[in-house]
This record gives sequence, C-alpha cells and structure tokens, in this order.
Amino acid sequence: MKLAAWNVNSLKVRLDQVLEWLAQQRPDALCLQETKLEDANFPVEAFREAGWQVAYTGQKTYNGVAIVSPHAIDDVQMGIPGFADEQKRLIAGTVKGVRVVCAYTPNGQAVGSDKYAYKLAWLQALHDWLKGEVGAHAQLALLGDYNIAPDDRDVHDPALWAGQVLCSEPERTAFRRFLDLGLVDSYRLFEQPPATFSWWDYRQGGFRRNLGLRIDHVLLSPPLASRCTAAGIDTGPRKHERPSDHAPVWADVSA
DNA sequence: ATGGCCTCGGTTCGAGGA
Repeated sequence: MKLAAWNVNSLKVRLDQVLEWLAQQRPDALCLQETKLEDANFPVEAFREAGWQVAYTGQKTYNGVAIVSPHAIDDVQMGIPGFADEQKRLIAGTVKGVRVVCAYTPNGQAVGSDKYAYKLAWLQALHDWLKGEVGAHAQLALLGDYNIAPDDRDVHDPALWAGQVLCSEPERTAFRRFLDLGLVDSYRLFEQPPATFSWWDYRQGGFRRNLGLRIDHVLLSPPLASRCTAAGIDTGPRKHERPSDHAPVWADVSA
C-alpha cells in the first residue's frame, strides 16, 4: 500500500500534474493540500474518468484538502471535531482499513504573530483529537503539509532558520508530541540522502540550489510503521514547468 | 537588499504563502 501527500498550491493549476503523478505512482491514497477550490468547483469528473475516487473540503483562494484513492473512501470526516475553524484544513477517511488523516497545518507567518498563535492552537487541537483516534484506529496515517521542519537535518541552512517560523522550538515540540502518541516519521525509518527536502521557495532559484526544508510528512501508527518497507520524497514534479513549490512525500506499507 | 516568486481575486496591486 502506497500512501502519499502533496501540497499542490492550486489544484486548478496543477490538475494535469496530479493526474500524471497518480497514473505513474498508483498510490492507494494521495492526500492533497492547498487545493484552493470551493467544493462546487472540485474536478470530480476528471478524477473519476481516470479511475479515482475523491473526498474533499475546500474554499476559495486559500487552504482546501482532499483524499484521492482508487478504492472506496469511507467514513469521511471534515475538520477537527470540537475546534471551530472556518479554514478548510483537515479531512479524514478510511481506505482499505487504514484511517487516512490529511492535514494542512497553518503556515504561522512569523513567530509571535496572530497566525503563529493560530498555528499552535490548531496543532494542539489536532493532537488532542488524534489521541483518541490513534486508540480507535490501530492502522492510522497522518499525512500532509505540517509546515514544520522537525530538526536541523530537515533545513538547508539551520543557522539561517534558527528560531524562525517552521523551525521554532514550540513548533518542533508540537511535532514531537505527535510522535509521543506513538506515530512514527516514516521518512526516518530508512537511511536517506542528506539535504533532501519537500519544499523549496520559488524565489532565488531555491530548487536549483536545493535551498529547501522538509515540512511535509507521512506519520504512521505502530502497526503501519512496522510494515513500512520504504519512504521518500519525489522531487520529479518540482522539476516541471509551473511546479508546485512542494514535492510529493510517500511511504509504502506491506499488506 | 526593506527583495527576489507564485496564486488568487479581480484589476494592473495587495494578501498570503513558507
């Protein structure tokens, strides 16, 4: 089973790239972030014609998340229960017995800002809700754009980013609290090449110079982690014309 | 370098992203 996540930075712009990637990689679940589409405009038919089921919740201009699968997506849930939020940042569904949680964590803008406080509150709410979900679903995966680089290996220039948003200690602590629930960072189960990232700024030739961060993650519950056979980041789509600034991240789990 | 780029809404610029 292949589980993947990709912040596409507008599904309208990236639809053909997503369909191409799906056809090449054949994931069992792909979690999309930043679809930036109202539900009425979601390209359900384009996915269906290519053989994919979709579950989605979105809004105009900002945010928006979706799950794409060749299998049925059951028991779909949108938003974090008990956390009132106008922003469409979370969708969950069950695919082949795996509870797939697709999350788009707020960016946070700058340490100390209102948006940063919202980010930490959102992460706290996600954690508190997940605590119960991990107990209820032995097979659970939390995938998406966390907007957190967990440690300095995940940062092209740790000194430059020290204490900045995406790298600050409260954010890293929030990430570790997901690990404390028993979730495992699938990427770090395996030896990985140094300086591999999932996001590169559009400016400054960020991708060409590999000035990136690893902020997109696939976290697995213990039963899934024990069956994880490979994990990685596919930089191929970042090389396309008109790319998303994020690359797909993925993990394979044996049956 | 107080920036650089991309998307969106909707107009020719500002907000937001990371």
